[in-house]
Amino acid sequence: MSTKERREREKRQRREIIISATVELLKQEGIAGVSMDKIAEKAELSKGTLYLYFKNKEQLLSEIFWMRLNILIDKLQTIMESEGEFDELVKQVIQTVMDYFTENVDIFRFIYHSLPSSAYDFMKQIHQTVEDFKIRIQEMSNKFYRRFDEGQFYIKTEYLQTVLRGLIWGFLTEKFFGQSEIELDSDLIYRIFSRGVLK
Amino acid sequence: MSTKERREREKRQRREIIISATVELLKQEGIAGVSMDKIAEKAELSKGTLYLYFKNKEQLLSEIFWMRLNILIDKLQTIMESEGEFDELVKQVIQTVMDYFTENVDIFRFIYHSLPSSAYDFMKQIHQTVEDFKIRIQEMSNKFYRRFDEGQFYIKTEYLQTVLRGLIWGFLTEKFFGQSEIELDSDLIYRIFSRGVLK
Amino acid sequence: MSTKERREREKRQRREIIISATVELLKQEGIAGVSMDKIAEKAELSKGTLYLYFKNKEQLLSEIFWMRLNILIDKLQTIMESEGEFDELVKQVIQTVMDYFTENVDIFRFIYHSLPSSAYDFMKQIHQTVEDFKIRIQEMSNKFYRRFDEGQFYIKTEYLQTVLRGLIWGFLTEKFFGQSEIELDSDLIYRIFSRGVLK
Amino acid sequence: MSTKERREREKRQRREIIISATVELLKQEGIAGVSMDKIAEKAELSKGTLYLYFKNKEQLLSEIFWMRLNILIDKLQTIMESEGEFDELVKQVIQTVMDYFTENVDIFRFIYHSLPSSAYDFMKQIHQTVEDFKIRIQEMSNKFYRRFDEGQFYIKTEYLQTVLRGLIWGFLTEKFFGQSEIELDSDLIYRIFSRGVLK
DNA sequence: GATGAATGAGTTTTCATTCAT
DNA sequence: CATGAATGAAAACTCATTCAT
Repeated sequence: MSTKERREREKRQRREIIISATVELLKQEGIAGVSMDKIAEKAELSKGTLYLYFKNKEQLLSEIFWMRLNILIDKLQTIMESEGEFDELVKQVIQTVMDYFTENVDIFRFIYHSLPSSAYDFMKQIHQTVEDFKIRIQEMSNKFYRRFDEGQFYIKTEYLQTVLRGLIWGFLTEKFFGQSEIELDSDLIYRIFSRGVLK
Repeated sequence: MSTKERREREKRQRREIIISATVELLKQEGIAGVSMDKIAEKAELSKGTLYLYFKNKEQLLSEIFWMRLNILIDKLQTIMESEGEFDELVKQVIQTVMDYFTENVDIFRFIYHSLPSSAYDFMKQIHQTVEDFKIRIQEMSNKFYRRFDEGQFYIKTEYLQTVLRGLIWGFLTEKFFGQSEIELDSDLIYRIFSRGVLK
Repeated sequence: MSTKERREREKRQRREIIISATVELLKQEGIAGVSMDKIAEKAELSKGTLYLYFKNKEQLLSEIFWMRLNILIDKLQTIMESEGEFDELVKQVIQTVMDYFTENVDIFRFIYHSLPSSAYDFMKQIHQTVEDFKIRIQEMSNKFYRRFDEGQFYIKTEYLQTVLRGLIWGFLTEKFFGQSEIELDSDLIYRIFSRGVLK
Repeated sequence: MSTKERREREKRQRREIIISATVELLKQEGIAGVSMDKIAEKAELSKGTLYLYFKNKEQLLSEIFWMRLNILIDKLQTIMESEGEFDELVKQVIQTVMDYFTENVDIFRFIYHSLPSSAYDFMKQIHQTVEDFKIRIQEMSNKFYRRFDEGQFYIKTEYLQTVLRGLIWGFLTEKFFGQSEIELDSDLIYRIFSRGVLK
């Protein structure tokens, strides 16, 4: 059965190659710059081969997005469901998100910009994937914040994630696309956040 | 010379018509949904005519972005250069930015999305436009924040705009693309901001 | 307005060129052999141009089929609604149908071949066009045969067209695709038909 | 030598499996709906294996057509070479043909539409197969009709099969693809035929 | 100046056939 | 022998840009 096993392995590897090539392209060029031609060229495979592994472009992309987004979901879930003080856990969340998006800038770019528009008609599935991701994160966050005494917050619990998300996004944006040299300091961000929202 | 003058006027009007049509399309469909065909149709002009007034699609779009971004720049400049207390001015900034992006959601979507990449090769100019905008805002903001006693801030002056931008972005994103019903309350945002960054 | 008129005329001519090229291809290669590339090449136009005149391949083909089928419908209608003895009119029908299909062999080939099958999924409109044609012919024929005294027919009135269609089809098939030299003699066919179905 | 024999037998069985799968597909989807992928899947064999047993798609299909057409040839030959009165034999022919095509609608659809054209370049062999079939039928028919006294026919002997083929085709077409409910009554068809062609 | 028809390179997808294992 | 992964040519369709009138 070793032949079969080898085949299986090779198949998985080939999938990986396609996925890697696509991710690389996504990181370099953003979602609008990805074509099946470019993927095939980068993966050093024929265009036809891509369709052996993925039903169509949309499925390829949405699988990749889903896969990559799940990595962040898993990490955040682990933190948010673990024991610990508010400050410690929030700092971990900040650090995790920043590390993740440092590694996956293209997702950072795409993620809050995937809107149902005629331009994305041909990517309904991808849009759905991102939408599911956001809802998932929202649910996790809501549950997380509700673990703590509501009375200590200066603003409504639901707004907490809006504020933290905004702060992290601000620093990441400054870091990646801004002019000034900035360091991503989760302690600092946590301090601003906590002073802003805690009584 | 009145013929010449009329010509000039008509020329300017024609430009305006093209620009209006494009802006309308941008608001409706986002940047990816804009084609020269659609612009021509909406402007009730021929496609060829567009190329008499604008060298190519990119120049048309980048001029429009620049024009529209300048509206925000002007408003912010007026506020930031006017007399007034820190809290009053910052609240005005928050309110202005939120009003502006509520009116121009397509710009909000595009603005931090425009990156130098081969995918945007055909949009280098637009990217440059947005980049210029960001620098301009940064300069204005830096100058503005330096008007106030550095000692009162809990963080480096340069970071202030990063924090405020993030907060505003967070609330706008939640409002436009989020699940939860949220109101854009500039007072609330100011309070979070000031508690977070003021000693 | 002469420029505009000329434009209109040229546009109509170009449409004609596309249609002629397509019809020629259809006659040469049958419907399965027609591709947009071949049409463009034959019409000495670019592929893109075809899409200025016809929304897509299906629309182009179904318009052509409809146009050409209507020619036969009109001819038959004229005959079937005109005054005259049974024998005279039926002979005219036979002659007309044979002349028409001699000129339009590809339609003869396609016409009873257009079936709702997965292979023709991408041609639903064409199939519909042919289906409409058949129904139209059937209605006309039924009405025509009912004009005559039912008592003189040896078989049910509804079957008359089945028999005549079969006879004509048989001779046409023999002529076009058969081995033996055969002449399309409408008198002979009428005699066989009338002997077969008249008391 | 029993190994060799077993091999031979297995080989023959494998061929059978491929053929059955293809025939099933042909009946379900028509010739245009048959792909090597689908055949391989239905036969539960690999695509490569198909090419061990058949040089290419065309050869596979033409062999299948030939095989299936021979079934009809054999049946007709048996009838046409048997003793019997004209009416009895012709009725048997009619019934046989109708039964056969009721069972093999895909062949009925394809058979008189396979023409030598560039569209069928990749099917030259299939076309040849069908052509051979037609010639074979023609020869048999001619021989059959010549057994009877030429004087009793109202038309040339060679035309008899043209007429009968047309009549049968007309009724089958009406039955399979027409609007009206029709029954395939070989007696009726024979009566129309005989009245039409016999003195 | 204005027009709008024409272009052609680019996009996604399918499928008969080949070939290393 | 059998496999099935890989190929690549071909298909339909889009859209920024050009150019004769």
